Amino acid sequence: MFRTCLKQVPINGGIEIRLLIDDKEFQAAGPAEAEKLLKQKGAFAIIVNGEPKDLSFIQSVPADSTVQGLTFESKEGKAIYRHSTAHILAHAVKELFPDAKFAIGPAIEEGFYYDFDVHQPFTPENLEAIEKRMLELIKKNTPFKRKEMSRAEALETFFRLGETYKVELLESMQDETVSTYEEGGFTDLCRGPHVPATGAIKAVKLLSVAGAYWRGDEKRKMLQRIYGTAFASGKDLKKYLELLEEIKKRDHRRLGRELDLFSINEEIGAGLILWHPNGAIIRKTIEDFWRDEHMKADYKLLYSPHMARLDLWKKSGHWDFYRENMYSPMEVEGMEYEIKPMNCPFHIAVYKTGLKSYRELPIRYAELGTVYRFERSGVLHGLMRVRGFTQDDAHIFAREDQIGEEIKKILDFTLFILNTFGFENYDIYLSTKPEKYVGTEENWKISTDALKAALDYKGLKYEIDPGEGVFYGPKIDIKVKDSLGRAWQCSTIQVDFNNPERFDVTYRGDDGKERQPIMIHRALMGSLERFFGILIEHYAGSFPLWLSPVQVDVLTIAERHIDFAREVACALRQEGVRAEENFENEKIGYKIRQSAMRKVPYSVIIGDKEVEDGGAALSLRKKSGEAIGPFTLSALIDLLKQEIKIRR
RNA sequence: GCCCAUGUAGCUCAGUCGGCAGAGCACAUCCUUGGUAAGGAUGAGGUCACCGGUUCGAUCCCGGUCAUGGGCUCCA
Repeated sequence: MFRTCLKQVPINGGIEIRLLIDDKEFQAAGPAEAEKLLKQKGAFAIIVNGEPKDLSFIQSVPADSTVQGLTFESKEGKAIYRHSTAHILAHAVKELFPDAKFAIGPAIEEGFYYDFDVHQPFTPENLEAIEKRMLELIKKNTPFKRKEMSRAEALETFFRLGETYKVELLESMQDETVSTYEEGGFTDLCRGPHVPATGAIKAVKLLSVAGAYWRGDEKRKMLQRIYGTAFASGKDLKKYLELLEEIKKRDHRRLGRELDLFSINEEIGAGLILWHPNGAIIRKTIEDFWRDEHMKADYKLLYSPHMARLDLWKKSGHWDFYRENMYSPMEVEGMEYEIKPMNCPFHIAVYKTGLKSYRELPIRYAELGTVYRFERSGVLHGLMRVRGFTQDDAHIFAREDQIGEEIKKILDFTLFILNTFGFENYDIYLSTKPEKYVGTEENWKISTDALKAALDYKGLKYEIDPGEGVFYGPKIDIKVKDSLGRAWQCSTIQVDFNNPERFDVTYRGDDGKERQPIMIHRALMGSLERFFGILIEHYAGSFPLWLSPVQVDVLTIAERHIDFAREVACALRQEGVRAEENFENEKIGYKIRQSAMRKVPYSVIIGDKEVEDGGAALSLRKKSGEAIGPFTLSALIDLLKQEIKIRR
């Protein structure tokens, strides 16, 4: 991380500037020298008193201001750099497509985009041409010039240019004064700041083109959005493009096919998953682990049906608040039934089958419950966004005085489960009251505070997500960071004081009176389908031993080794190790390659040597190619069982 | 749902400017019995997503449907 700090200190009537660069001090005799130094250090913009400004603003920095130089290393610097690149993109488009109208072109997390209104959608060839023109504009190194004007003046200017989108933007603005930036004859409405000149941009790549609604509103015009990215050096850009390649290689849809894990079948329907044997065994392993741990944590397991009467969903409020994600009801003997989008009403029904005492609480019901939700066809995506999926759901009924403790337990439990799957970094969000909600203000406050308190107690860092809570209560969401650093939303912990009320859920208090428990909904992995997809990408299909569909391949050198090899494979299977046989009429090198391609963690090779000594000295070949051993058969079994047990 | 692109063998992809469709891998059979990431030969496999139109003739051109992919949150 590189940052430059400088402070103006008036001395002897003149101005001397003190530069702090990486905690080292530099002296500058005036703004001109300061600017030079900043440029030398790679700064292309500054922050003055917290406000981002053009580098040239250094000339007019008021005395006693704190000034920070921005380079590509900082988040703000990246955004400015890429925003400038977006303007160069717009300029290039203007030159090649003079009729194009300009919408917006912000920097985004990994790059930038610009939305255009053009008669013909851009083609990949167009993109190449535009990128080429951008490089030419960069080479010219023309300066970005800032100009300030009244909003009325800007409105007139852009109206005259026929820039209807800019006019609309200006109309929706409050500011009296606005700014434009001009570079090489191309002017764009922009708050800035920008890099000093186009030549500051060292590496650009246009990535894709897609449709995007004006202002994200599907009722408005579909514009053409060009995505691109920019980096401080060609080397960094190359690294980023390699990361994109790596992401492509890990794509769970591709690995799912290659490793024969799952498929989606057009005839069956979009967004519905077929788990193949290799995927199913992974799911079984995950489910077994999940159930065992829930039993240890004093949860009770449930099973519930896939559909229920529509009245139930009306009572639960789902029909009012969640209908757009539910399928149309089906008629059964004149009564309407609905395929379930959630499991909660069933768990409540189980709770209500008997009178509950305060002594019994908290009651924790857990279910791997399969639900169906309507997702628009355009948003479906492999295992990540589907229409039928299994939630690792649980509902906890607790007394008010137990909520804090219970949330802490859930947090611990969640992190333990996620950790087991190799996720060690998380982004945690606390979502507060949304626009559409039920329940009282007071209830919302109590439960939001309880969630907050639990997070603080655990010392977990989190961000507040205002208005993102569910209609029935606030929630904690946990996003896991995968091995490529990407964040995936999995776990959710939601407080609910709505359903107990609606369903009249009660328990008998210590004073003999009826009281209402508070319900907590929670899912750790979220959806098994999606979690599986995340795991595939996280491990790049190379699962740890405990999850691997095939744990050991037993390979033979020649036909005469088959009988003994079969004994070895059987012995492994008897001990619960997933061992497969490859006795094909192929050379050993070929069989090893087959195992490696299928990402089987271990191979055992059986030849004359092994048959002769009766398996007293077996070597294991790891999928990396490394050989370990020799082991006796029983030592090998112990080794594998141990590694499976520790889930590594 | 909307915009754009794509849909050819199990997989990855050629190809036909309209004339009965091709490769590599995978699969099958045979030869080879080979010690740590691809031995050889032969063969089978396709209603060119589906429906309709134009045409003497459509996998190719046109229209529709379905599916898949990129996006539709990041505010001058």
